[in-house]
Parts: sequence; structure tokens; C-alpha cells
Amino acid sequence: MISVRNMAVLRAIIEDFIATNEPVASKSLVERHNFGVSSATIRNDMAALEEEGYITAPHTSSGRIPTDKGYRVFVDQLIQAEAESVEIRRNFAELRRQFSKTLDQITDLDERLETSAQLLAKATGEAAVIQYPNINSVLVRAIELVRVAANRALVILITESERIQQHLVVFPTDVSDQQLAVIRAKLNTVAFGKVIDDLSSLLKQSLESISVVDRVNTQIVIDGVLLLIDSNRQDKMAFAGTTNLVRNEDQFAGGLPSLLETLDQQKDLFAFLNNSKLDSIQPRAIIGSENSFVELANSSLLLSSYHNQGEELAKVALVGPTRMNYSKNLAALLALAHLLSKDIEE
Amino acid sequence: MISVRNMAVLRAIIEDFIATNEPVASKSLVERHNFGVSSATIRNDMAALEEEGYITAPHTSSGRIPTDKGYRVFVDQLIQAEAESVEIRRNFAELRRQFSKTLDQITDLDERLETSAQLLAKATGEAAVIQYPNINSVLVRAIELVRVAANRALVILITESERIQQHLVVFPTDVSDQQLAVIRAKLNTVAFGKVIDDLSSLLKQSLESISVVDRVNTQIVIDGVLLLIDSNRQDKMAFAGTTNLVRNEDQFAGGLPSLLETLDQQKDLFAFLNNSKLDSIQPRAIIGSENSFVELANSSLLLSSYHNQGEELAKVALVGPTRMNYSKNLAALLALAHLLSKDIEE
DNA sequence: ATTGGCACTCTAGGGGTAAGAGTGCTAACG
DNA sequence: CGTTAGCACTCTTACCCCTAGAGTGCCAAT
Repeated sequence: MISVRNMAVLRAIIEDFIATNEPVASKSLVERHNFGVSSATIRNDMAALEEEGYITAPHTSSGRIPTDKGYRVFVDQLIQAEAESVEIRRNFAELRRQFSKTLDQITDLDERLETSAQLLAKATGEAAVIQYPNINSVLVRAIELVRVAANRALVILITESERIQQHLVVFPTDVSDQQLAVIRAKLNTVAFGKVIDDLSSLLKQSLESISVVDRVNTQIVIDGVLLLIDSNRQDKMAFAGTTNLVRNEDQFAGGLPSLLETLDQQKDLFAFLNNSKLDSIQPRAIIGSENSFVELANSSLLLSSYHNQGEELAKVALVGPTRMNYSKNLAALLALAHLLSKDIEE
Repeated sequence: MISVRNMAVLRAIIEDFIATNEPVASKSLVERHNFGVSSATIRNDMAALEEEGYITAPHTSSGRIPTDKGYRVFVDQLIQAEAESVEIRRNFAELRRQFSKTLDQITDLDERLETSAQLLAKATGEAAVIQYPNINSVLVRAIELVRVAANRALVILITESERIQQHLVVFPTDVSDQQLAVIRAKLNTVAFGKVIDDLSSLLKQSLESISVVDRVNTQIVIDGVLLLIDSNRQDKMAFAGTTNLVRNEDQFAGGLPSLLETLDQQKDLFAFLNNSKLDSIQPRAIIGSENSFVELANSSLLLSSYHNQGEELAKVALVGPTRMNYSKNLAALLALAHLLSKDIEE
């Protein structure tokens, strides 16, 4: 049977272990916390907690460290209590204010997300990952063509969410302003108001109704647009603070190189983020071995997402050692996710 | 007196040390190389080399490791021999071919440089840094304004070197197409053919000749342009492979965290790169303590640059442990620098 | 249920030692 | 004079043993 005090002891053990990175002894617990009982009593509680698998002892005569299961209930309580916890709320508000001071000045999406990742990494001391928003179901507002040289033009794709992407295309011969205008008009008639997902096939079809003279160049522009869409699909993410992981290297039980490789890989991580479903707005923690990546066995992932009018755009994540400051990190993650949501939807 | 064989021994010591990361013993030298003399003779050579400060012994009865001075003459010879060395030429050609296969498909400058850094990091196993080209003395070809929403527009700055940058500006009220056209025309009259460096003051002056109606919005667009120029001045660099340094962590004598911090800092590094003058096209190596950064004491920097019609655009650099494979890394660095030069100038 | 007391266990660190690797030096040789 | 074999010497590394100390588990008492 796990009593109320049992849980309080578990909580204290985890907090102390996060703070000191030393196995926690019964004696030091009664010194630091006011349980009003003796160390012998705490030892009984610890035995019960170990029985249930929440903590473990590295060796017979040492203090206890939390197991993944122990962290699990700790973090669950944290997320539950998140709304009420004075400390988290204050952290959240403070970080949100601090983040927005920097972010409010940035309009460009790429720069916003890169900066966001950096802010998050700096505030938490962990590695931050932010997915670029998914634009597959977003509507096209316009396709612009801007001449850059006699035979070069910039193709610009503008969507309802004001995500803007551009790509430089090169024509085999010089192109007149008129020709560019024709192509531009044609493409916009086809693309305006359409969903990005459908754009590919629509544009390909439209090519048939183009006079032969313009066909080559139109093809080139269309290829440019398709490349833009594709390069978006290729799963871009903003990374920051991976070097923070080096500072905490000892936490990763020697598996740091393979962990960094996994992050460098990106593909697997992206797929993993995409497959991780979040219920509602609540963040999610994936602790140690709960993870499907072997390389993340000693790491924890904190997941949240940012939204546009209730629809999830993409995930925001923190990667750090299992022994991380969940309270602070959750507050920072939520503050940033909230900020990205608000600003993108506004 | 340093004889010819002395130098051959030094070379062999450095090569073996780079390969094995163990102090090199006289016996293992005669086993691996065909000096045709006994280990006792090699020991005499080693004593001479130590006398001159090219190698040192970690303790009385151990093999020798190269000093920074030892690496220095080794690398100097390497750079001198670079043109003739069959091995380097083959590496160079092979890597150049390999790099261009990926790079040739990329027209966008940002993407090119990011990919270049990644290729270089991957090929060498070190950290790669590429400065963005300096555009201060480049001529403006056009400033374009593309509407994105009723009160938002994209400001696009196009230069003779076809470096393209864009920034989203927001107007306080909706703006008509006509208004945009007026602003665009005005700015282009002022900016066309001017040097980026002069653009700032020219644009500010031009504001006075604008009718009061348009002044607010013109100001906003000009601010956008200035921001573009500024954001370029803010010393952008492409980084890749910093995680490679972790894999070689033991090489950095525990100073890895501070090294990574220095790289993260960017500002100092950028200034350093700018101040490092390169004679002609020859690369330069900065070895260990030759470096002005304390944090790079156990690291070496390989420097080269890329050019446009003989004019240096920016630096390319590799950062790794002093004990790195200089031959391979120089070949890769030169191959990439060459590729960037050719393609930008073409 | 809680507690003091105590035996028991395990780790971290110090000192001692033996094996091995590698050098420096000397004397001999062509 | 350059080269070499031989050998004494030095230093590192690994291992073992041992002790001090921290912390637990359990028992008997409250």
C-alpha cells in the first residue's frame, strides 16, 4: 500500500536527486524536508516505494534514485497540478514575457522559429526542437514572379497563413516581362484559394492549356513551385542547444554520441514527433525507456504543440537527461508553445 | 642540426600519432616505416627533434608526441607540397566531384551555404564554418515589393551578385497597389546601381522628397530594407558538424564545453575570421596555442576563402582537434572553397 | 505506526607492488 | 662520425588489499 506520505517522500527524493545528482539517503531527507518523522520511518517508506518500483538503489548500502516509473508519476502530478501550481504559473508568466520581448520584433517565420528554439534552449539549458508548421492543408493566396536577371526569376509562394517561401529559377533563354506576366496570371488562376496538397496535380494539369511558346518556361516555374512545396514536406525543424547536452554528458551514460547522431538524423525524430499524438493542449513527457529510440534511453522528451485556431500546426519539444528540471522546463515549453500559437493565429 | 632523416622521422611520428592517438615509440617507428636503421638510431633522431622542440615526451619513459611547433612544420610542408602531392590531388578531385553532385542542384544561396557546411563537416568529421559573403560593396539591382495581404508586403532586395533577401513589413493601414507601385518606383530610382554600403544614408535622404501621404509607409519599407542590410552585417555564418567535436572529446583536454560555447558565441569567431588575412589562395592553418582564443588551445583551425573574380567574398573554416588529419581536411576544405568560388563567380 | 540501536554491506580512496613499455647512455663497430 | 646492441633506469598502469564512512535493513521497544 502506498500512503500519502509515501508519495511525498517520492517527490522529495526526485527533487533532491534532480538538485544534487547524488543518490538520496534517508537521513538527508529528514534534514532537508519537514516530514516530522525519523529517518528510520523514512527508510520504511523507501522500502515500500522500492517494492512498487518507483525508486531503486544503485547498490545495497546507498541512497535511492528514481526509476523511470518514479519520474512518471512525478511528472504526471506536475502536469496535473500545472494549472494550480503557483511556481509553475509564475515561471510560465515570466518566461512568456521574456520570450515575447524578443519574438515580437520578428515577423519572418523562419527567423521566428529559429529564434524560438534558441530562446527555449537558453531558458532551459536543454536541447530544443521546433517543427515547422505543416502547410499541406493551407490555402494558396498567391504565386508571385519577380525578375532577378534577364533569365532568372524568383518564384514566391504566399499562403493564407502568410507563410512565405521563395525559390530562384533559371530559364534557358531570356524572358520578357510580358511572358512572366502571362505565366504568373495563369498560375494564379489555377492556384488561388486551393489547398497546398492539391496544388501539385492542379499545376501539372494546367500545363496542357498553355500555348506551346510559353510551355517550357511555365514548366520551369511550376517545377519551382513544386520544389517549394516539397522542400516544405521534407520535414524542416529548428534545432538549438544540442551543445547543452554536452555539458550534461555524464547524465547520458556514455551514449551521448549516438544520441547526437539520432538528433542529427532528423528524419526519425521528425516521424516520431508526427506520430506522437497529443490529447488537447496538455504537454506530454516521454521518460527514458518509455521511448522507442534506444539512443534516448537515458533521456526525456517533453512534447507540446502550437496551434492555429484550435488546429495543431506542429510540435515543440525539449530533449534532455531523464534527470532534468521538469517543472522549469515544462513552464518554458508551454510558454513558448503558447506564444507561437497566439502569434500565428493572430 | 636537423637532418633529412630527422624530418622524415618527425613526419612519421606525426602520422602515426594522428593515426593511433598514442605516444609513438622508437621501436614501433622502425616496424611501421622502412628507415633501414635500428631503433637506437631513431632514438638519437628523436632526441634531436626534442632538442629543437618539435616533439615532446609526456613522461620520462614514454613515446613522443608532436608539439604545436612540430605540427607547424608538418602542415607547412603539406601546404607547400599540396599542388604536387598525388594523394592530396586525388582527394581534392574526388571530393570536389562528390560535393558538386549535391551542390549543383541548389540555386538558393542560403541553402547552398548550409549544405556546403554540412558536406564539409561530413567529409572531414570536423566542425565546419562558412561565412556568408560580404555584400557591402555589391551593387543593388532592384528593390521589389510584393503584396502579401491588404496591409502586408514582402520587401525583396536583389543585388548584382544575385544574393536575394526578403523581409515582411506590416503597414498600419491597408495600402493600394498604386501606393506600393509609387514607393517601389521611388526606391528603385534611388537605389539602382548603388553600393550597399551607401544605401542606408541614400534611402534616408530620399524620404524628404516623398509626399506626406506616402511618407509613413515609405518609411516602413525603408526600415525593412535597412533591416535586410543590417541582418546581413550581423555576420551570418553557416555551422555544421559541431557534434563531431563531441566524438573526439578526449582530444580537447576537457575544454570541450568552453570550446562549444566559443563557437556558439559566433561574434568573436566571426571577427577573428575577418581579421585573419590570407595571402593569395593558399589555405592557412592555425595550430593549437598559435590561436588567440584560449578555448581553442587544443584545437586547430584550417582557413580558406571563396572568391568572386579574384575578390575574396568570405572565409571557410574547419575546426578540429590539433591531432586531426590535415592532409584529408585540407583537401576537402580546398575542394569546397574552390567549388563555392567557381559557382558564385560564374 | 514509529523509533533507537546495531550489525551488515558496499563504495571510494589510499598505499604498495609487480609488470611492461620505452628511453638514455655507453661502449663497440664499420 | 654515424650506427648499433645492450642494459640500467624511470615512469605508468593495473591490480590488490585495506580502511573509513555512508547508508541500509531489521529487531525489539514504545
